[in-house]
Amino acid sequence: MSGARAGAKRGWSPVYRVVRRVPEGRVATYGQVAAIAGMPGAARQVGWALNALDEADDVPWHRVINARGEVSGRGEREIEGLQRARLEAEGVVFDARGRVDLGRFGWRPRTRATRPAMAGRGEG
DNA sequence: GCAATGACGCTCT
DNA sequence: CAGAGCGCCATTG
Repeated sequence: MSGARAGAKRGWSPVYRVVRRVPEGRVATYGQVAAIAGMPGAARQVGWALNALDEADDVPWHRVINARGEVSGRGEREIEGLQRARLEAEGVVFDARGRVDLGRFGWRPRTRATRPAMAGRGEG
């Protein structure tokens, strides 16, 4: 890896830029990031881009989940646990099924003042 | 260039 | 919302 992957990341900079736009305590979906990044329909590639990421990268990839509000983590428990742990640390609440309510924590671009805690106090 | 793969999304049931 | 099927675009062999 090393150089080859690094080159790919360069082409996906718009994707990383969008992910960085995701505020704390909020989560965005792959399709959303893809669309905003200028590649509507390339949701899969967003995951591919995040896959090429590293801990050294300044990209909150953990804030990117699928449209179900479920973390994917490539099937690796470490990734899933890390992603969930990081989100919970930011205030994101997970469902008993390990899912996030996109209606509450879903990223709302173009809209502000949307306070997750205010959108509907978690009853859990 | 073709075939296979993938951290997904949408539609129908 | 959940399950199954098809489509999506880019990377890799």
